[in-house]
Amino acid sequence: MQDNANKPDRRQARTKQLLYEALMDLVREKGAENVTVTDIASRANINRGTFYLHYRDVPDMLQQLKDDVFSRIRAKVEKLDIKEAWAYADRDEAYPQGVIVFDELAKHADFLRTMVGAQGDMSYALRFRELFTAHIYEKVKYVPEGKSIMPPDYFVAYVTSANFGFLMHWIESGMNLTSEEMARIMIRLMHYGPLVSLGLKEVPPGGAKIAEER
Amino acid sequence: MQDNANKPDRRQARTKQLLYEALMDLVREKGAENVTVTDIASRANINRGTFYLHYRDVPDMLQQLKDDVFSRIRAKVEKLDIKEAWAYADRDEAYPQGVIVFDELAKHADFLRTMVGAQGDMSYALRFRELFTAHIYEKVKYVPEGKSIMPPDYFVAYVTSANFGFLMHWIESGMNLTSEEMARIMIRLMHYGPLVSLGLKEVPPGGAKIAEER
DNA sequence: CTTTGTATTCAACAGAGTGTTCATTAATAG
DNA sequence: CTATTAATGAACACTCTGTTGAATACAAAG
Repeated sequence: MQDNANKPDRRQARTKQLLYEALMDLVREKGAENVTVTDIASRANINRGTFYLHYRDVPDMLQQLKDDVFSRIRAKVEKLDIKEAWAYADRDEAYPQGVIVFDELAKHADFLRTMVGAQGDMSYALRFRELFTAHIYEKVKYVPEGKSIMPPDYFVAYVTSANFGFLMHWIESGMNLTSEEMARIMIRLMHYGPLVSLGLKEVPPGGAKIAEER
Repeated sequence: MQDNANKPDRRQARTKQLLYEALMDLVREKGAENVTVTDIASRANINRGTFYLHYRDVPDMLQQLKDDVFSRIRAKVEKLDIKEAWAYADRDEAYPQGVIVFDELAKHADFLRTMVGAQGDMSYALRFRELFTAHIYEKVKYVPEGKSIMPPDYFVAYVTSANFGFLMHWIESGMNLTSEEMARIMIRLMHYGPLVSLGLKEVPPGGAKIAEER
């Protein structure tokens, strides 16, 4: 029942592992919404009643797994220091703590691909977008007043979606760039904008800001 | 819904309308996955059996509604002519066919907010992103080789996500810009990139390309 | 090795929702 | 008005749910 942080019984660990594998299989096969407790128990060769000793129902199981992965990733994201990151961006080096974040994402590649992909959960994806927005793109909010033809909230949506789409593509396409490459490209995208990142424009000597604003 | 088809019996139309209203209510209340046929029939004051005269099950009903809205919007999107649009962009006018697209989106505001929002369906959202990508952002694929530090598919993900996030924000925030404003801003974003759109850079006399590349 | 605690199993249960059928009632179009 | 078709109500077998109580299997500690 309750978590004995000290010693998880072998049987519990085994059961949880089997339930997890069965769930992931089934979600990939039929989509998260069509998976039943009976399915999971049967696939895992576990008594149906045993499922209820671990989780309230299927949504609860998914939620616990999502929360677990999310908090692991959040822990790494919260250690990011933007100013430090920009120092690395100027030298075109990968910011170490950034690499750690991408490593953590890669660690949960399978789970994230399933939960954030086409069969995935929109609100879970948005939760990540908000996490990154809160810790990385805060500055974006300070858009200069005046000549802009678009409201600031629209600009925030534009920029955060761009970066998040970039990240999603990495996850969905099989993570075929290393964490170092991702960290380097992403901080560059944020710091200098897409033009410099594409090599179509020189890096300004004094440094630049998001989307080449100033 | 639609009035012009040959001979939709009044009773059928009435029933479909009641089922539709009940479904939308319930999806907003409990999320699409938790709505039962019994729920819908009861909310609509319709015999449960009658539901099955119109739809196979709840997912089927949602699918039909989604397909219907999607094809209406696609019909407008397919009439877009990018070159024509850019002529309007240069004059900073709203491209009429673009306005028509946004009007069509606005027509289905409620439905889209429900289906593409946080409680929404990821694959449906991606379907729209692909539609827009295919008809609007084709050019983005032709990223100049060479100095770029990011693979082209990543750049496509970056740019299309940016524009799609912009659109989603319009839908989710209550569509508080007119179709004309949206059409003007969006074509400008695509044509000149965010800098010019933000008024932080002058429009180049000869015209520019996506994200100020050239 | 034995004891002790507990995780898991098994069978059974009522409840809710499903999808179908059929005879009956009601509304519609012509 | 009449023939047609939609909607109703009731019943059916079915699946999945979430819970219970007694029996069993297994892990950890002495």
